[in-house]
Amino acid sequence: MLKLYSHVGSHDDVIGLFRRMQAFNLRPDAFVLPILIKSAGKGGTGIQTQVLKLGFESDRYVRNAIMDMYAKHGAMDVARKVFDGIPDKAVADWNVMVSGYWRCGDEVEARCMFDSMPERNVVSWTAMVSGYSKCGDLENARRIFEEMPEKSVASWNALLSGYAQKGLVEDGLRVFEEMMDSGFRPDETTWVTVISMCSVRGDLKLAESLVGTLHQRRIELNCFVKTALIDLYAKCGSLETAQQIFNSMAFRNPVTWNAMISGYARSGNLTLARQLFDKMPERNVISWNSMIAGYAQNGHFATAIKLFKEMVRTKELKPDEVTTVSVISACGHLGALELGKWVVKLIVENQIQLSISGYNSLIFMYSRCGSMEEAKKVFREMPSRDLVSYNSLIAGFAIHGHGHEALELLSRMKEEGVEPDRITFIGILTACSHAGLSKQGRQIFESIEYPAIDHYSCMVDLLGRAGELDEAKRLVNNMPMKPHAGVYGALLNAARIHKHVELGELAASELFELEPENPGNYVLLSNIYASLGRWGDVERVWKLMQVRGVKKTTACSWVEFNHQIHQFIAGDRSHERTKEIYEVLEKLGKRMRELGYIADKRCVLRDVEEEEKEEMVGTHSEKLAIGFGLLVSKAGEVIRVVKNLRVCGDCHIAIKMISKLTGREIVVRDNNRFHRFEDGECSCKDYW
DNA sequence: GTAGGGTTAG
Repeated sequence: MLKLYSHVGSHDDVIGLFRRMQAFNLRPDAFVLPILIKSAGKGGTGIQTQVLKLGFESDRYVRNAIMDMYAKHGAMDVARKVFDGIPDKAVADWNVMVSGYWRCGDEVEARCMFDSMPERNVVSWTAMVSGYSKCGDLENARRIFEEMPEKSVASWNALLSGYAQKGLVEDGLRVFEEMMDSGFRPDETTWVTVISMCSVRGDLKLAESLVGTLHQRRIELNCFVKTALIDLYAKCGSLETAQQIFNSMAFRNPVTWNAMISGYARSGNLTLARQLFDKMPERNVISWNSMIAGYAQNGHFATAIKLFKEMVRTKELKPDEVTTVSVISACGHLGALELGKWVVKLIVENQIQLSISGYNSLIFMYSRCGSMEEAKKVFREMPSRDLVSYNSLIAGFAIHGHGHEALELLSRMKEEGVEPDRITFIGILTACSHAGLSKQGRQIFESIEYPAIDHYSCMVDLLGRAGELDEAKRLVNNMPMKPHAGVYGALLNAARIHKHVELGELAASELFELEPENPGNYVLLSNIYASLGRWGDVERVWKLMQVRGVKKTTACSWVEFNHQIHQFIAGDRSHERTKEIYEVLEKLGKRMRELGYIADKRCVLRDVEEEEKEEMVGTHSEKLAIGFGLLVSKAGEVIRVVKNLRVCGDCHIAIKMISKLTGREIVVRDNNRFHRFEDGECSCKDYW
């Protein structure tokens, strides 16, 4: 009975049954003990003393179970001691050691154990195949597999899972065919692996043919297979079918729930994902990760952080690296440096080991929060780097306008044998553009073997910013591919910077065709007209927007304070400190007027009527955010603001003035780049 | 009666 429970039930079921056994005054014997040890899990490491008390330390099955328990918890040194003390070692004892060493990633010891075995069985060989499979060494997995004197379904499955994990669908399916040709009947494990392999494709046709086969062969669908199918349908976008399978299941494990949650989260249906998350009986760390990542990937950064805070507060489960990667990235998107640092503190406190992508997320976060020194420090100190590490830091240099540093890093990565890719060059060209390094940018562009369309966008932006409008136009006309909105967008922005009406109109007319719904293009064009005082044309663009039903994107800006995001929109009065904010701004506005600053009507398509009258009061989101920043920050502290759109030209002047009048450094990150305002100057030169 | 193979998250 206990054996049966240990196979189908949970740890609690086994312990429950054992308690009843004890109630009858029945002491565990050498048959019961291994089952108990196996089921004891993490809390069971003290079990050895109990075993000694009962006098079963010399039973080979009990010993094997103890060894296995230590091995499964990574205590290979303890397992080794038990193993060395066994006088009559059985194959099973060797096998425990081999798989134990593989489990903790010790290929050398695993190999050594396997090589010194006096005899091997199919389990020993399969453990080796599985070990190589799991660490991605398919060559050796295959080699060992071929050498096996005898194979089992488990051996095939071990090999298959290697292909599945590497995403090698074609090769994997070939192995699957090979397996059936050799007369092995796929079992449920095989099907789970094959289904998961196909999930990567997201191909509904393939999914349906697979289900057809399962039906034809009258395969019993256990919980694992059904879960794999849920994931398959979810990844093909058929959430309804996935939900149907989910509903039909009498027994669901946490993975089943998670597959469903992440399916909804990926497809952007966060409400349904959250409902399942709230309803599921036993959440694990992956449930939290799926939900948090779901919010983060769909742009709900603040909600992702909020849920993470809840995870930490309730202590239901400890966050792991994956959790922190999502949250750190969300902090980066929001520019929430204090929150980001708090998460880093948690990583250190909880001793969460970071992988390369963990460190990469830190580089991203610090870069997007304006701390390039910290970003560089992470890059310097991380144990190893990949292409993404370089690209993240280069992108950081790009939004900061640190062109030379970006170029230096490009040379360095080449020296270190890391091949730059499409993304690298987007970063490099953007950095050159923002830093005004047009000569270097051109050289880089010429050096790209097959420039992608995005590289043309960057190049148009670079030439445009540098004032080479004719050349920018020529580049657009001579592109080997059809220009997309990004290319014309760069051209339009160049026209805005240099107040070039004809070019602006040309770019805008293309953009109005390509993306008539994008309000940004209308705003840019009208800004050009406004900068020249052509109010009639401004009005015309505004009417065009109205006729086409295009709504201006609501601009919002935010400041982080006390681990909270304080967000503002133009004319906002909802913030609890609204009165003080407006007072601060009004005072500054007064002094500006005294100094001869006169508001003009450059900033068009306003959200608030009031702005027409008063240049500071009731005004743009970034000014409100700065007003709040002035209130809550300490003297000498940098005021950091993030805006979801471009900083408007009117504000740009105003912020320069604010920095001069208050003697404060103000950093604004908009959707394009960082603007560092200090003593009446800004690092960004493309504003009037 | 031991030991090997499976599904979910960045």
